Amino acid sequence: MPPQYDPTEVEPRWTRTWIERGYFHAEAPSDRPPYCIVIPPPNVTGRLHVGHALGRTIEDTLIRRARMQGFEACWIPGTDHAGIATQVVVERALREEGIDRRELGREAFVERVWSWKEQYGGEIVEQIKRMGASCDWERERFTMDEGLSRAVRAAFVRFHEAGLIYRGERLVNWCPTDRTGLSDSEVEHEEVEGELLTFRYFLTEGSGSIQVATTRVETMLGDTGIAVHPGDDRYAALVGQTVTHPFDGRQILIVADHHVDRDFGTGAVKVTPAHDPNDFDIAQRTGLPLMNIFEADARLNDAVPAEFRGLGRYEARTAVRDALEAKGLLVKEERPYVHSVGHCYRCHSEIEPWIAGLQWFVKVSGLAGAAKEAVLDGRLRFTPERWQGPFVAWLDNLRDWNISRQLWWGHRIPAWYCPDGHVTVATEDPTACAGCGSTELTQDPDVLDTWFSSQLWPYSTLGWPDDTPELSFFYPNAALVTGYEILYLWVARMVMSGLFLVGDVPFHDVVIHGLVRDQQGRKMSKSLGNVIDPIEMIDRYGADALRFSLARAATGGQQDIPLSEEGIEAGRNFANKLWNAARLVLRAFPGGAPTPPPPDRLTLPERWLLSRHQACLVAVDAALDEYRFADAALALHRFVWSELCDWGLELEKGRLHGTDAERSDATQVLAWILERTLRLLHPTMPFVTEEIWQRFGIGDSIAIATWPSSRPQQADAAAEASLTALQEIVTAIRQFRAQHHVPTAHRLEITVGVPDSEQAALRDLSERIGKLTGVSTMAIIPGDSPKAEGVVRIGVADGFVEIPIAGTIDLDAERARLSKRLAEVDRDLERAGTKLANEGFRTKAAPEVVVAEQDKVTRLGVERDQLFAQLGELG
RNA sequence: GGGCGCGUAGCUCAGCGGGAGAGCGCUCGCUUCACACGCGAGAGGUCGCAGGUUCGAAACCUGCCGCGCCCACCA
Repeated sequence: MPPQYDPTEVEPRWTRTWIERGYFHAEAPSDRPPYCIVIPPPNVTGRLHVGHALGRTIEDTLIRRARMQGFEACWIPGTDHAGIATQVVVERALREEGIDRRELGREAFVERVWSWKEQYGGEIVEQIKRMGASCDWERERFTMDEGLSRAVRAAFVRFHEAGLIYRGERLVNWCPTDRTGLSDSEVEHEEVEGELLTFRYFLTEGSGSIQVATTRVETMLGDTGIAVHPGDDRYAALVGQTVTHPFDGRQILIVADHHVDRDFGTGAVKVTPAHDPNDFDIAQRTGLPLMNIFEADARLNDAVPAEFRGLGRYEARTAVRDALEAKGLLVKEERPYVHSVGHCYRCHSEIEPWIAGLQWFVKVSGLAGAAKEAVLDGRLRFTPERWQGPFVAWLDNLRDWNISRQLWWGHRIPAWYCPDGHVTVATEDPTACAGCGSTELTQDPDVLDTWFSSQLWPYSTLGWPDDTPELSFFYPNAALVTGYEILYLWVARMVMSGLFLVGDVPFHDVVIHGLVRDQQGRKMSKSLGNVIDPIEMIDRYGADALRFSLARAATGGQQDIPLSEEGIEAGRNFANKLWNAARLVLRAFPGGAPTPPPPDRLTLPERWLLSRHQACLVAVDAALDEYRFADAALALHRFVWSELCDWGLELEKGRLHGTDAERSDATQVLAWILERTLRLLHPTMPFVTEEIWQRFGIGDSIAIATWPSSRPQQADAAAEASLTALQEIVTAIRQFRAQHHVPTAHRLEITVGVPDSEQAALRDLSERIGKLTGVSTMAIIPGDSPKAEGVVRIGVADGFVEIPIAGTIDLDAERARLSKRLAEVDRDLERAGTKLANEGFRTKAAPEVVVAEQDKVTRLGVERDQLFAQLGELG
């Protein structure tokens, strides 16, 4: 084994081998219990970013552990066609060739997207493989492949038959850049600094006027009414009258509607039904007409006066303002005026509420009840739990889901129309109208929201709508791992549709992780230059390093996850540490299954290591069972580095260099511990653990080895106590050396006092301790022996260390050390004294706490006397 | 407007009733026979602020201040 672990050589080899040998393939049905996770399908044209890397790390940790625990572990990978995102990417590429999508025509364009997908798509799949993800690649799916397309149609038809999908003309969230409608969930609201203008409309009859306020003054060109509150005395007389539009002379009716807030602004609202959802509702209630003033690209259309036609919405805003001012109608301008504006989640353009013709909607409220019930009765659990509240609140406030997208890339809506206006909805392309038998059918030109197919993912990938063995065996999935940003967009819809279409929740546990950010908590963005490219990190430090650092950072407490290159470097160092521990342990290991010697041949460090290893296992199991990945990583790091390497191996080196029998015993027990630790670590760091594990020659792959079982009998409190005492002795000597600048070359002759019960163990290890501390001879005497002459005595638990003064110590340094310790002792004594003097404490605190405090006083008192004596000796 | 999370060592975070921890960074010393991607020692903290509960609070409660996020038909 080389002294440095080299992931660049190891990782590609194992990635290939694991897949070739089919370890990750799962069968259904199986004698083993099922454990299934689906990957949140990334966009085909996407590249792996750290957010994906985090999700995949978590999923792989769960899946690999489940596989080792004996589950039929199935992790289904795949990609999403991602309607808008992909279409936009391909459109941009075409534009660079000077081609417009509309010139190309629908069919040719869609073909181009497919070939784009074949050529450039799927890179992300290769990147996921590089992470070591143990997906069942034989089950890889794409949301637009044949089977999943069938599932989409089946779902649409079933929803439609149940009356949960309908067609209607409503205002939709229109993105003028992508030229498509969006669902409410795809609109991101953001505070912007805008303006609030107040202007006046003159009454048609008489000379009176009414003032209205707006943040979007250009929409007044499409005003068809003014609304006031029905109980508002100020305007009661005006309801039913009209005002005259200043630019085109239209008569606009003043109506009463409860929606109006009397206290806001002037208490009168301009009503633009075709361009504002509230106004649309008011118009529905009061019968005001709709007047559309925008083209699809948010330029003013021919419905507006000639002077404004063709202006973009922002130009129009200024133009209308100026025109109002010119007519003396502008009353007030407030600027900046902060308010919330919806933006497209893909291109970030401002959303334009617009009537985009007949659209298909899912009546989600009809599905929400069952989803809420599943949460409340515990079939669906959230980790962290705090997401349950927002999830239920969201379900309680659902509006219908617009699923029509005016795009070409996606699942075409399975609805056909005949010239008489009948609608035929079917899973197979119909030959005749279901209403009148007409053969003149045209399919709806729109495609479905990309999330319509994503919501089917946990069961469409298992073969739904067919009743496949996979579906009955692996559904519901064990867990779903995702970021909170798509909780509503995706997770909620999977739950609702799964309950309705399949009859059960799609998964039991929703594991929600934060957004990966940089170390200052900023979002990673190209413009900030703080993007960490996971593939670059894998190249530089290895996949295990990246995975470990992500797991280590993914604590439950905070909302987001800070990641830095230094953190990944630390992961790399850890992999190397493990590698070197293995080098040491396996140097004399003959191979085969490690067999620890019988208990009576175990040394103290060995019993201690077994005990610590058991504690580590318990901690790792508990942490992973509860999705506390950081805690699991931390426990393993602590055990391997601080316990196994810093103490265990250091103390065992004597035996590793000892007689054949000693070496054999030590190697076997250390190898036994190491091998089990590798298995515990394998789900988090698959590559380095596999590479080391191969040295044992006990199986084909650690990936299909058995998860270590708990050995409670190995917990050894006595060994832990003894070793802690020993650590104190070693540390005391090292501290002394450092404080007095005693070079290691200067061998010390010391005396150690310990209770009789500890003497044998200490004697066994004295040589090793000597090596660790530069001590040549170590006399061992009872812990209560009086202090010798001419030595410095350092107190440790139940004993002391005595180091001769002659030739070793720096008197000033020693005085400083003693004084400092004395100050600490005094402070602690005073604290404890006050506490014990408090009657409340003595009577109300737990008795053992009081006793511990009294013991402390006794102990500190003795130490204080000794410190004084030594200070006196030094003069 | 409603809700959530977070303010603990220079940085990132654990701790969540018995008087404070890790990793990284920093300082000092080490070619100690696995590892300098290392070993040893050390410095560094009125645990955001103010009240309250308690014998005892970083931890529990209330209020305030700061930072971040989610939801909402704030004309």
